[in-house]
Amino acid sequence: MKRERGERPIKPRIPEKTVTRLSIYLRCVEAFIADGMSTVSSQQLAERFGLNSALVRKDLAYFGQFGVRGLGYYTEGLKQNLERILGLNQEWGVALVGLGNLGSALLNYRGFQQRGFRISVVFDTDASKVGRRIGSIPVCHVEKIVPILKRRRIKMGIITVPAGAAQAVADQLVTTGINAILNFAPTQLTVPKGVKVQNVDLSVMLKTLSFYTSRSSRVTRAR
Amino acid sequence: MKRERGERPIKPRIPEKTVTRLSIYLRCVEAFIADGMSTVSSQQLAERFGLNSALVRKDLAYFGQFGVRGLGYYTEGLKQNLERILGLNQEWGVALVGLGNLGSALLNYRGFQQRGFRISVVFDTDASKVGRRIGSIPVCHVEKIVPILKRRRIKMGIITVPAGAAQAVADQLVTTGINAILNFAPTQLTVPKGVKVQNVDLSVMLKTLSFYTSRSSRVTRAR
DNA sequence: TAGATTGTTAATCGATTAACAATC
DNA sequence: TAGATTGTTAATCGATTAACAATC
Repeated sequence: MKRERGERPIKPRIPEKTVTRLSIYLRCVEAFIADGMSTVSSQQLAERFGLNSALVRKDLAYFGQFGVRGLGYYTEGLKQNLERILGLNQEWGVALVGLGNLGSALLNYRGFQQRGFRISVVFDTDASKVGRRIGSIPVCHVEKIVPILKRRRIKMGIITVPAGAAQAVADQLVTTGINAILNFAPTQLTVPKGVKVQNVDLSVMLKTLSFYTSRSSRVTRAR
Repeated sequence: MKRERGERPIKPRIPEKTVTRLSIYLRCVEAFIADGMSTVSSQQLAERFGLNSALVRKDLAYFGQFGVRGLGYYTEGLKQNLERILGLNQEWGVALVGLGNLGSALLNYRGFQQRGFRISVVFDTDASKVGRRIGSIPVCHVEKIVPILKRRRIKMGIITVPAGAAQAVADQLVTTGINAILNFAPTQLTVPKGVKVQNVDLSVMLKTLSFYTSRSSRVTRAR
């Protein structure tokens, strides 16, 4: 990224696919560290997922020059850089909305806590659940989302309510100034531009699998 | 798709993104049917997700000429075509491997049954779970995957075991001739070419959200 | 027939890959 | 120094969009 003296640095838009791959590189670097390697090349990183090494270098180069020519990347340094870039060097308070089967499973999911994601409040509409505590986490009524979240510094929400209720919940979360939503409801959420939504649509994924399954059965039969 | 007499029809490779969108079009068409509409245009479909109408037409045109010029698509006909294309006009037997929190949640998840996905056998290694039945669904030991699945016509598997065990489970599923795997373990599975894997990597998704959250906090602070 | 909308080709855009000078 | 590997530019590839003839 060469530029003349006095020019502003150009901030290139970072493709979402790059961000997704950063997490994967991080996981991979951690594996290399566990194997006792102190450096790793873009080629070695790429091989683990069938990616191109130039892509790995390009992805990393969006954020700085982390490598050493002729040597590769120091695993420890790369790990720390990736954690910093991904915002994993801090704790995130998370609100979970919807304490059904899926919500309960996520609440118990170790993967969250491990990476500094703390579900610190849960919301539901079911009177038999509201008012209880799960461990130290209070279960509150969905109507209280705005007042409760305004008092806390929570920037991420997880939606595990039925499709019909999801948009209303998202609207409330947005009102409280949340930045990111992980949405498990099978519906397209409409949110303002600054809010990032990740959809985990099991129903769409299953249909995609169904497509490929019926295709390969068809091919098999045809032979 | 014009071609000379006698030429073979060219089967274009269908982009995975197209397949994903088909499921979304189906959901949308169902909503339009519920609203009592008998036809729908590519423009109307596109608007619901901020897509381009040409993309909708192109996606559908991979599979045939379903539309009527000047009119649009008959909602009922399109629904049936999409269901046929996606293989949703039949039941799929599904094997679930891993009866932890997430596995249990999926087992209870209504969305599966609704679309003809029947989890008909569950596998785990935990001696306290193996041998039990959940409703009519038997819980068997993971060691029995190959003999049990060989006797049944199961073409899809869901993996909800820890990352370390996932590849071994995938290998076993592949041995039984499975076509598609929905993988919740945070690890890259290696499978033969004919097998389709959909990864649902919660850990990667959370990290992506964390990236955007910390970015927008940074931007906010900078102002 | 006039208006609308498809199916499809050509243009555009964005992401991936190849290639290579810089440099450890 | 010679070999290796980065960071980056240019070429390629694939997906999206614009445009429009075909046609209901």
